Amino acid sequence: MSESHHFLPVEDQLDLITKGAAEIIPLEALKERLLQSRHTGIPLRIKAGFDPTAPDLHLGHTVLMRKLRHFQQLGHTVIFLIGDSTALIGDPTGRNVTRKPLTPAEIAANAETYKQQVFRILDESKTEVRFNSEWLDKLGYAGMIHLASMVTLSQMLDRKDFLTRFRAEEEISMHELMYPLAQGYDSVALHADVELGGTDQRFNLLMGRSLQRHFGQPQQIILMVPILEGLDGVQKMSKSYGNAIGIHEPAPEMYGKIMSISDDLMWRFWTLLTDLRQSEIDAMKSEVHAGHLHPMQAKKNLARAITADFHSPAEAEAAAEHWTIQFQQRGVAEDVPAIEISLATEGLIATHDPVIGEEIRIPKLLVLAGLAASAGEATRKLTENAVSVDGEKIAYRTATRKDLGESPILRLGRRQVRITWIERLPTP
RNA sequence: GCACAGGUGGCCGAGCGGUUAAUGGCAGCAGACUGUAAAUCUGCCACUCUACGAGUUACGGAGGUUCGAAUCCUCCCCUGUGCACCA
Repeated sequence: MSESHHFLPVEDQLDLITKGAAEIIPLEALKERLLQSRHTGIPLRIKAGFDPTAPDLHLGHTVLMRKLRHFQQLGHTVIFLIGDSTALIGDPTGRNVTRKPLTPAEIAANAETYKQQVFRILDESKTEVRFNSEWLDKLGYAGMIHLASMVTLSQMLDRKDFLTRFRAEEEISMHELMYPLAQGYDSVALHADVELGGTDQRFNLLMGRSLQRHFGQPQQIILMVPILEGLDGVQKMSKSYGNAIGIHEPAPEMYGKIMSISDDLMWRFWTLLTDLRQSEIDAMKSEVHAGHLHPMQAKKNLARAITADFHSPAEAEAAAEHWTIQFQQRGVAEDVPAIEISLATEGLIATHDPVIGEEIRIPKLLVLAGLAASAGEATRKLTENAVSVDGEKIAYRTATRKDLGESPILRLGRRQVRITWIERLPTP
């Protein structure tokens, strides 16, 4: 194999690279650099940085990972940069005004977890893992000042987040302004050809280009991937918004969450979370529009595909069946989560009638089962006709143990649990 | 440091001495409807209890005035702006 055929033709590479990409700046430069690397046989250096602050990856993160994998598949070098030093700042998001710094021990632990999760998607042997403390720590005071001299305050205020907070008269700490600089300097230190990031990273990514120019380097190309919306379809997927699907979630849960997204969002998921070609997705979409394919079926296929990706086809299949029974047919699923409830729990038993036995307080039981946050809420749900035992709606507040049975299935809304009674602990 | 404007339930935001856990919006939960959803409509949305009733906490923190305060006063903490400081 000759060197010039080491890489696919540029157009072929672009086909994969641009799929699902929100924006590439500048696209022409990318073409040129791909061409150049094909001639020289030297792979491009693809950089992506990560804060070791969120060790629990969700599907939103995997959009970027997937794109990195595409570059790997094309033979380029992916640099997985762990921002252990920038984590001391925490990228200012505006939502969290300032993040509290993590301890070095926490950062190290998070970074390790991060690596383990990431290599479910990326090819470890083709990935260069780096930490930015490697060069940021060496920068020193003089280095920081030198860096800071390259950017003006009004340039910083070009960043929408800073400007918004500035105008809204919210606080902006000095150290937050250092974050874009540090991230940009990472690109200098790594001689990055391409940097990947979410569209929310635009400013920081551009900073890399700007600083590289100051340092006399070729400017990196920026590839931005869209920010994936969460389950609500509006806000970005984020653990702190509670609208995320974690890659470690059990198959049934992952499947169910995907089924709960809106039809519109489904198409974005298809594009960003599967390896199907865009042309195939478009074809499927027109089939749905034409009425040949039921949207729910399309969504089931999606849920199964993604679930299989992070678990196994068999587990995805089981999750699909489970979902159909539980939600579509409102039935009792096979593997309802079970919970043990001790009859000795304070306040659970209302009365002890010698004839009918223990009378159990339902609101208390719902709280213990994790279906309600408080007894007050549970009581309200009872009056809302939202509670059922073994498929029968109930509205009364107490029930005898005999009425409930040995292992009743308690349901509030879409969630259900199986109760197993535990006798009171033997009294000493 | 000084002055001014602010700190209200998960978030935003009314209320500025007197029914009422506190208008409204968003988010959330449940019911109906559906194709699981989404959209729409309806209800709920501080906690506890021996529940169509009772009690306990709540409006940055601590005191105070008052029959009665989220609403008035004092001190403290926090945020923003201006001035000053520093250049």
